[in-house]
Amino acid sequence: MRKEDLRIVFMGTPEFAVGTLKALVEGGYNVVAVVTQPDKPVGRHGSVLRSPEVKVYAQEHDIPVLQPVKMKDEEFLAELRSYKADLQVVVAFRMLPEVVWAMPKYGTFNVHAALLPQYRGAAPINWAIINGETRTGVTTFFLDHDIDTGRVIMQRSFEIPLEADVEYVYDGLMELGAQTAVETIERIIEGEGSVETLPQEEMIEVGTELHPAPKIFKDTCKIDWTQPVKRVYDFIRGLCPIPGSWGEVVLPDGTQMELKVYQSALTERPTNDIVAGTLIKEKKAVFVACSDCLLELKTVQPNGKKRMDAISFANGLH
RNA sequence: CGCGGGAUGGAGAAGUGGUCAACUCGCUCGGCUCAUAACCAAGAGAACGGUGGUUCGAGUCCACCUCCCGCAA
Repeated sequence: MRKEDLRIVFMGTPEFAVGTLKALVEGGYNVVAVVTQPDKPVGRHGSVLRSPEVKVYAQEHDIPVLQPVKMKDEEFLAELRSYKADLQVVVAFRMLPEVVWAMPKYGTFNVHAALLPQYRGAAPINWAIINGETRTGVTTFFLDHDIDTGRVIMQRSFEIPLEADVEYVYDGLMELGAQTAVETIERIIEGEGSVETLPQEEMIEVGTELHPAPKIFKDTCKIDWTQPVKRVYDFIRGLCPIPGSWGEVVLPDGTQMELKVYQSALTERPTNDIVAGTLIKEKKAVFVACSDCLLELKTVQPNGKKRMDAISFANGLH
């Protein structure tokens, strides 16, 4: 089989998915249609619609775009069938009903930004960093009934440096995910539709804990200063820059305020009984006490203000 | 009409009707010092987002506008 003969339908929404879609298009694969989320209202007054990044890219390359509201909608399913896909590739999309993933003869595989079975769920990159992992990766697997549980085709690992935030890992995994997706398709083509897979149950080492990666909400992003400084640090970078973490800090004058924290730095300076969450201002640095050591703040954002460096923020305290 | 918060010297930020503007940082100049991102001294720099209104008088009250930020999506 030649790759031109393999009809692919791509499914995905955000920029992360564009990485793979782009690799397929530029790699000469036959992407016959793209499925993405409907346009969503954006902006502060609710009238402007924004197209998903995947849609924008697809339109620029004259690929038909489908934006179903309901994946089980008959009209949508009929249209999807009309593209006669041999294979569906899913990246950062949503849960699919069996009627969709079972449609192509070679099946549907997903590119997930973690080393499954670890970090199953919507926010694998964030959670891996929050938990202080030094390694994560991407996995391609065939979809089945549950979220991120299918048989694994390929896996590639990726280092997470100590200072890395979500942006860094996101970019790295987008690239790695794209390569892995292409290689996965290569294998499927070489095998004329059949590839070797490994069930995830066989990949779970006895005694290891499985970390989930559920969707993140505002409440999830609240900083707990009573944790050790390393955990707070990982938490902050695991949510930076999107969606951003926030915490309540106690200012030198005793008042309390909410503060978003984007970048911080570890220190080994002991807290010395200062109450966790207390902000400490020095000439050239700002710290917040955690349970064991001080965390240095680098980039913060007070309510209603723009993001600023911590020194500037401290200059305004009086 | 989705909800809410803002707009003051280069940066942060006080100040809610009557010394046209505090403070922190930065900047310039001088000093101290082997030296310094440290310290001391002096100085420059703001008609307070825009327009109109209320008032004897507005950064400070009202209206509209512009822009920014958070939530929600």
